[in-house]
Amino acid sequence: MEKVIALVDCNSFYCSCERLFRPDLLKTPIGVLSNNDGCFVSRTNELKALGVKMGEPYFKVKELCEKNNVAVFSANFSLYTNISDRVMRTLINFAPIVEVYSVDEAFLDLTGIQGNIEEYCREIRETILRNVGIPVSIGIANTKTLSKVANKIAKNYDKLGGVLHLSSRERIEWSLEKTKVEDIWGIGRRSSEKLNGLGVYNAKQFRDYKNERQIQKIFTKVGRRTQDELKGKTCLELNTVVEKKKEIISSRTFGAPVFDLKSLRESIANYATLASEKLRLQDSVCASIEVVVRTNPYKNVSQYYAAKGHRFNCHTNDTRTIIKYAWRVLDELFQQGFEYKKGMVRISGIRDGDQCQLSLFENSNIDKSKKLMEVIDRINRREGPQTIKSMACGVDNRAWKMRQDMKSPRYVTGWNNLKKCY
DNA sequence: TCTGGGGTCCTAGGACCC
DNA sequence: TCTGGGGTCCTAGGACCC
Repeated sequence: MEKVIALVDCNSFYCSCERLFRPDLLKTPIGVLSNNDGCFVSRTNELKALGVKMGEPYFKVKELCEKNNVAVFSANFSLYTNISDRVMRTLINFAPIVEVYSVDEAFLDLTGIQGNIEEYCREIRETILRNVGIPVSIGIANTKTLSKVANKIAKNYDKLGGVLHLSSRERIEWSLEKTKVEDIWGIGRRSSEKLNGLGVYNAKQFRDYKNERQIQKIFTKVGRRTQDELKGKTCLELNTVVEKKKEIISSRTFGAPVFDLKSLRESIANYATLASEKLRLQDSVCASIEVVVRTNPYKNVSQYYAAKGHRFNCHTNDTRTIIKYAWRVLDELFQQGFEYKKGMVRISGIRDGDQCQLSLFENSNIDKSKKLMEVIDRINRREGPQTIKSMACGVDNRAWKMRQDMKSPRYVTGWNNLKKCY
């Protein structure tokens, strides 16, 4: 039986979440900024119409935004995660197999659903809008890549009402012709430049490009796979199990430049703490860490980038151990006289906690460590993040702490911030 | 003054082994 | 002068995604 795959994608997701609690902003252009209020990561159509691009630095268009009464928000990820859960839980009622692909997207396997698929998807769309309050677009086709194509078109052509099913040869041809190569899922900037060089500009031309060996050579098997998917051949199955992370990264741009080792150490301790919490959350241990510090590449000051790793004698997920070695590495990297702007801790060599290779000399404390980490995690879950933390993380008023000047209240995750109705 | 954060997959090349 | 062949594992870097 031919597969039927639907891609449900929330429209301007972060902005739609903000709008949910601010109905007064229904017609107002809205934008949500990345951490540190750096650049735009979500825009409503009204904001796009003003010419503000994805990833555009806020400071460059601040004046334009003020002139046009744009509602600008700092990112409020706990809110978005909560709303995302509600959307995904709604979707589960409509399909036996659902792959949650990202915070705002899910693939549904609708193979075997009786009746008119497009009508069915309109019902999904209306249910999410009514029950959760988030507008979505839905693209339907027989491969994931084609459903992505359909989704994008459903989003951009108002008269489709947010749903497009590539149910006929004509619709497929028309849609592929309308899709530029850089808008194909899996074809990024580099590849689209190369394709343009071959005289290939839209998805239809790419699908029909005959020299498969050349595609393989230039774009690797990833490119071949994308091409096959556009032809309607399934290469990418729906992935419904949540895989454990193979590496965990924790990094932030600092709110203000940092010059001294003490502040850098504090920030690195915080990132190490965050990363090890995530590691324990998935019951894993790691074999190595890497620390990176760097100056601001956009600023005209003397530049410095340094990265260095450390491999543990035996696997660990103990915050204290990870901070200790992260600091040891940092001390080697640090050079006086630079204006540091970003720090990062990366954890890798991840494996399940119960497969831990014990060291001959260090295993006597392993039970103690495990118990201590469990207690700390439990308290922090119950009483709030960082209720118990290492002194290495420092206390408040840290210069490097990120800016979030325009953050909306924790409407759904903090009792004191519940939406008030008068 | 001011430019995010967190991930995955693929390939090439080196180290090492027999 | 001449210096094999095949395999595995690991890592760095590139490209891409949201």
